Amino acid sequence: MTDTVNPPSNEPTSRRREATRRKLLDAAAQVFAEEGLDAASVEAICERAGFTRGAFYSNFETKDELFLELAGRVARERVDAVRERVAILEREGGLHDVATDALAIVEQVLDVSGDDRLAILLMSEIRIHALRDSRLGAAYLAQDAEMRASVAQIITDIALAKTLRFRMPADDVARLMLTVWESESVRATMAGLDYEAVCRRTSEELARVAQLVIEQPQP
Amino acid sequence: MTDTVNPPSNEPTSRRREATRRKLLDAAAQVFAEEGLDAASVEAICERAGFTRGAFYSNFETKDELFLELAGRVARERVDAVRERVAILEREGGLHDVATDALAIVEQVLDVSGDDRLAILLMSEIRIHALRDSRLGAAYLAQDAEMRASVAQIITDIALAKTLRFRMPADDVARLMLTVWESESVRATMAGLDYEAVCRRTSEELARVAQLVIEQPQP
DNA sequence: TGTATCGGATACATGAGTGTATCGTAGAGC
DNA sequence: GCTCTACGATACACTCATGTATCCGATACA
Repeated sequence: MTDTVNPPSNEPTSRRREATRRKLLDAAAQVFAEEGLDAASVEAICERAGFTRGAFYSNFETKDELFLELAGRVARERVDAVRERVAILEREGGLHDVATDALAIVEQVLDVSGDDRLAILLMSEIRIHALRDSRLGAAYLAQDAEMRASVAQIITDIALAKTLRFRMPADDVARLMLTVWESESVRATMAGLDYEAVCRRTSEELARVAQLVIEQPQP
Repeated sequence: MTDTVNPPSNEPTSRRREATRRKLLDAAAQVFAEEGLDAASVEAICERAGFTRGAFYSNFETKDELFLELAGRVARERVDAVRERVAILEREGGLHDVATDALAIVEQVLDVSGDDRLAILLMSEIRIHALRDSRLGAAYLAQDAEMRASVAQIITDIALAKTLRFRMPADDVARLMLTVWESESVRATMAGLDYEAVCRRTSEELARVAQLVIEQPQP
């Protein structure tokens, strides 16, 4: 999906240049999260990155281009993080040592998105622009699908290891989990909770959904 | 909740003035949905409303003030729409004539939010600013809670009429329904579906949740 | 050590949006 | 029908962001 957003640029870039780009992207992530794409000035981004606008225009065409690239990076990072966790779980040989509770699933999913407040804001910012820009929209949906697939994988693994049964296909369970996770963390953030509390509340809500989704053995 | 956003203004306003304000608000709703709060210029709003900026500044202090008022109006309208439906359902004396399917619940909820693409965009726009502005955030959450309460009411009514049992409290069911509704309609809109298709897809997803939430009679 | 090149800083021109001060007019009240 | 005023239009001054053109310094290489 990311290639939808970032056509692989083959220009040989120096190490220094690469570092500058990274710093600018990092700074932009913060500023975009805090103020939003439109309200964020190029100036503000450069200031935070420790450069002047000259550096910016030497590295990016426009603010939009940078945003696009940032969105791609964020998507890649999230998906990679989830994938890595899946790999770890599988390498651990079938999750023998996870907690015995349905909550284990929840925590697995939650851990994956080890986000902070800013990350939640940034994702929301990307989301609304994805709603208006079809190119970004496609990328966003693709990332969403990949995440879902990976989470579904985890869920399947855990279910196998613990011989659980679900009331719907793993993919639907994953969708539901991710949906609830996103909207609940947004609501909790909105309520002004600190990040720890956000996690706690989201976790509780996810636990409820897990309870719902897992087929309870009928005595 | 709306009074959090709109302290009741007691100034006697002329009918003409009221109409102007309404036109400006309507226009702003469109422009905000299309471009977002920050990208929307006061000029663009006025142009769409058929006024010049003079009219704007005669009626509102700033663009932000207008946005706040608009957010309040939208919240009020949504809640009222749901409430009205609840009232109708209750007046109809216990839903004797609804379809016999679990989907009935879904449709009840869905019908309520007779939104179009622009409304979805506008709600998303309000949402992200609610994430950054605590005042807006409180209002947003309050509206969310009211919606949930009303939907829970509907759900309870339907459940009674059809002697259904749920796997979780009605309030949690309502939360889940609304969450899925919002995020699914956003995803569908993002995919570029027309409004009818958005509704269809959202409806399907909600049906799945309903299936999940309703306690199936064990044969 | 000299020089060429790349990357970033600085300075400046331009455009857009904002808010205010002032003006003109429609319509209510008498 | 006249007047007065509230409402909205117009014009203008100001700010601020953008993007470009130019300049400067460091690093690589001869």
